[in-house]
Amino acid sequence: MQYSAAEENYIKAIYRLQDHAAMVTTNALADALQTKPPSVTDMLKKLKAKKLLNYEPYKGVKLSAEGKKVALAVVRKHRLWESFLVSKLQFGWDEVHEVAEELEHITSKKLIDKLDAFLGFPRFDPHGDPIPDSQGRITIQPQVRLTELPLHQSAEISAVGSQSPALLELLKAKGLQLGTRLDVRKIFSFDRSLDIRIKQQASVNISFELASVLFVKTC
Amino acid sequence: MQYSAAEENYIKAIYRLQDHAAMVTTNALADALQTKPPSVTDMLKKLKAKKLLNYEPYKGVKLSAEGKKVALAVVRKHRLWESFLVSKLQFGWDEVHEVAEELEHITSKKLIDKLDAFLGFPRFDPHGDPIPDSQGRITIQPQVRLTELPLHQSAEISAVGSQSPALLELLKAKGLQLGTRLDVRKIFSFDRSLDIRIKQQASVNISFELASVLFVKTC
DNA sequence: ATTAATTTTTAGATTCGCCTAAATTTAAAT
DNA sequence: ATTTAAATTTAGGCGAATCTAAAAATTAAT
Ligand SMILES: [Mn+2]
Ligand SMILES: [Mn+2]
Ligand SMILES: [Mn+2]
Ligand SMILES: [Mn+2]
Repeated sequence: MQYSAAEENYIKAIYRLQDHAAMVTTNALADALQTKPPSVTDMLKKLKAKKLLNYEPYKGVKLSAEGKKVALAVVRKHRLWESFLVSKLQFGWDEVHEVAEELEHITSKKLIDKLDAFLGFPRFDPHGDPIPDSQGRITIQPQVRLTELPLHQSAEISAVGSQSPALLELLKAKGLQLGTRLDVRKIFSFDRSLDIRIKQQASVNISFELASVLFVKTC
Repeated sequence: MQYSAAEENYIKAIYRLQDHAAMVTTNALADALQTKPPSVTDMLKKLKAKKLLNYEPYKGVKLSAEGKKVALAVVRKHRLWESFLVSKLQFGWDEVHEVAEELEHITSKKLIDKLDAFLGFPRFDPHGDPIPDSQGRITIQPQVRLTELPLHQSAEISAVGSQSPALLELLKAKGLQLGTRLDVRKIFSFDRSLDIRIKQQASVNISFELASVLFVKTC
């Protein structure tokens, strides 16, 4: 079965939202997709007819098994294209989302699998998010927010919770990026800012706002 | 200005057709685009309103200067993606057209210019067709059909006039590909078949049908 | 010069994805 | 338990891109 760009966008949005809420609501979807609630209702009816999701009026929506498969395929395409743009075309990771949002709808499985091979089967995209494999299997790496990391526990930055140029600018200024080894030296109670030590270097102070969009895995 | 995939497909088709006929007709377009004449008329009105072409009912259509610019941009995208698919993802040149037909509508000039650089600014696509540069300039190489090449004139295969797997299969079997050096040893009047000599090797016989879809440039 | 055939356009509908405004249902507040 | 507010759906409509059937214009043939 083949789906339109609009359908794929809805499926992907539902997939993302249903991790943070048992039922995905019409308004949440309208918000995520920058559209209006009546448009969402229309599409939900259509996707229900195609058995991609379970939808009961007024109750909310959840993806079916088939729906999840479709979602993972779209996520795979999105993240592989993002990886391509960053690792081969020298885009910054703050510039790739919009373009990948279009590229993810190209309908050739062969293309995606060959792209995957060309990139060396990357397991994570430029934002640290896992890339589903050809069969839709996803590796979830255990990670916590940097704000939750115990003092003196060695860890490395594994994902970013925002893709804004502003975050990238700040990370560069602080000498941080995906994969950076660090540990937390001190937390100041006044503003909840953190002193962190990068590798073997001198310590750097970062705000609570910054720390809370950084995810780390212990090592 | 930004154009829909449908609009870009029409513009590109008109661009291709207007080389072989002073006026592009409604039926020719319907044929090329696998659609029906009334759909073409509708679109022509729309594109005329956008000043991309000159269209007078019943008379036919020609691209405006602006229309040509758009056409060249789409052709550039198409051929760069084809080059990418063949040179980086190991597609055969008989497999890339359909996918490129989709990829050419991704709307990021930055993406295309970076792709161009990544590929090393190729001047010709996998079928030997010239790739317009970032400003829409195109290099036309003087070439003739192999059927027109004088006897014993040294030349190399510069383009193919078909993208079918059947042609690729035959070329492989005859040991021919883009860039192959050859000259014509003899033309048999009975079936117009040609004996050609590849580089310094033994001669090979190819049919008139094959020779007429091969373009060569003398060297 | 008529007539016939072909090409092209117009008329009217359809599907998709979206919208606004109004009605309905559900949840919250008094 | 009512009333009020919020969320959601229904009703009706619109633009893009397509279609079929019918009308009109052009071209070719007698
Ligand atoms: Mn998208
Ligand atoms: Mn990402
Ligand atoms: Mn196309
Ligand atoms: Mn080509």
